[in-house]
This record gives sequence, C-alpha cells and structure tokens, in this order.
Amino acid sequence: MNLLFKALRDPTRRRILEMLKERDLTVGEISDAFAMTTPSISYHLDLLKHAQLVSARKNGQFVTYSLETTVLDESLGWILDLIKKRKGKRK
Amino acid sequence: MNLLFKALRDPTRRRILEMLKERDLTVGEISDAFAMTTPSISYHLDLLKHAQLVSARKNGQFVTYSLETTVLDESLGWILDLIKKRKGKRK
DNA sequence: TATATAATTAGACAAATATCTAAATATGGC
DNA sequence: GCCATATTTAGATATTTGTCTAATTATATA
Repeated sequence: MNLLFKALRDPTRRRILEMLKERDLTVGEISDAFAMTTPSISYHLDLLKHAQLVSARKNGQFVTYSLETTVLDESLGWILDLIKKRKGKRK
Repeated sequence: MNLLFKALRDPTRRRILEMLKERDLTVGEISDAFAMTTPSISYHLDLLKHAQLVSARKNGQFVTYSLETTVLDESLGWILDLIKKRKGKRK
C-alpha cells in the first residue's frame, strides 16, 4: 500500500499509467509525451515497476512497458472499505 | 486528484483515516495513538483537510475531525477506469 | 482575572524526491 | 568489429516533506 501510493503521488507517473491503459508503450514513446529527459522517465518507470503497477519486457533494444492492475485491485479494496464502513455510521 | 494522492501517500495519514472510519475523534485522541508530537499530527490533519478527506468542527476547546468520503469516491472512479479499460484490451 | 488545557502556527532541519547531465550498457545493422 | 540508437545507472542539486521545539491562540474553570 505504501509503494502504491508513493507511485501514484506523482502526476507524471499517473499520466504514464493512463497512457499504458490504452496500449503497451516503449520507453521512447512514453518519453516523447513529456517535456522531460529520458533518464527522468526511466526513473519514474522504475518506481512504477517497484510498485508493481507496470511490467517491462525487452524487445531487442527496446523495452516495452505494460500496465499491471493487480495492485490497483487491492487499493480499491482499501478505499472501498474506508467509504463503506463510514456510510454505515453516518450521523 | 493531486492533493488526494499527496494526502494518501503518508502512512500516518492513512492510519488517521482508518481511525476516523470508526468514529469522529479529537486531535488529542488521534495524537495519543501515535508516537509523534501534537504539532506533527496537526500538520497531517491540515493536509488531510486540504485534500478534503476530513472535516473539522470545534467543540469548545476541542476540535473534532470527521472522515469525508466524497473525494474518495472520485478516486475510486479514476482507479476503476484504469482497471476497466485495461481488462478490455488484455492480450 | 489568572491559570490550565487543547490546538495551531512559526521556524529550523534532516531526509526524501524529482530533475538534470554525463557515462555506461545493451542491441542492431553496416 | 564499429557506429548508431534505446535504455539505464551514477552523481549532483534544488525542492518538498515530515518532524521537532518554542511560541501563540482560544477556551474553560477556579
């Protein structure tokens, strides 16, 4: 839960996830969408990977990233629980 | 979305939300649950309030905090969207 | 009105974070 | 094998963040 929210805290990383929702992308394709150097994007991708929000596979000299949703499912549970129990106790 | 994830990023703040899920609490009650000074807790509460995750009302010299779930509902949408669209495109 | 208690605000500071440039490490094609 | 391209790693740096202590503000009560 900690790595997840750490990853989601940054707008660039959230944007990357939204891009990967549409289709798998290489580092270069992602990098092109931002006014930021490739090393910086690489840093963000690494952080997302550590949070298990994305996975990477190598295709020749390219690295393709995919969205992984398992951890998002878990976060959903955490948030739903917060909302749900509250609704039961409303004043 | 930015203030929300900023607020959720910190474990102390997430814990506070979990506590407020059970019942409304004063700053002192919250503070007692952590090995941390009251000013620090006050700082976290302020951040949560800015993210509209909690609201505060004054009862004499006490301030009571409540969980607010509207913003959480929105976050749910964002996350669900990420998961949903992905499922449609699975390889 | 003076004193105690609850909470916030201010200011300082160490640690974490996001960014950059430069260098290193693949991989592919000539 | 050499050069170009894709990506990552290393190192530097400015900004943000979480925490503390000290001071302030607000309320209650003796």
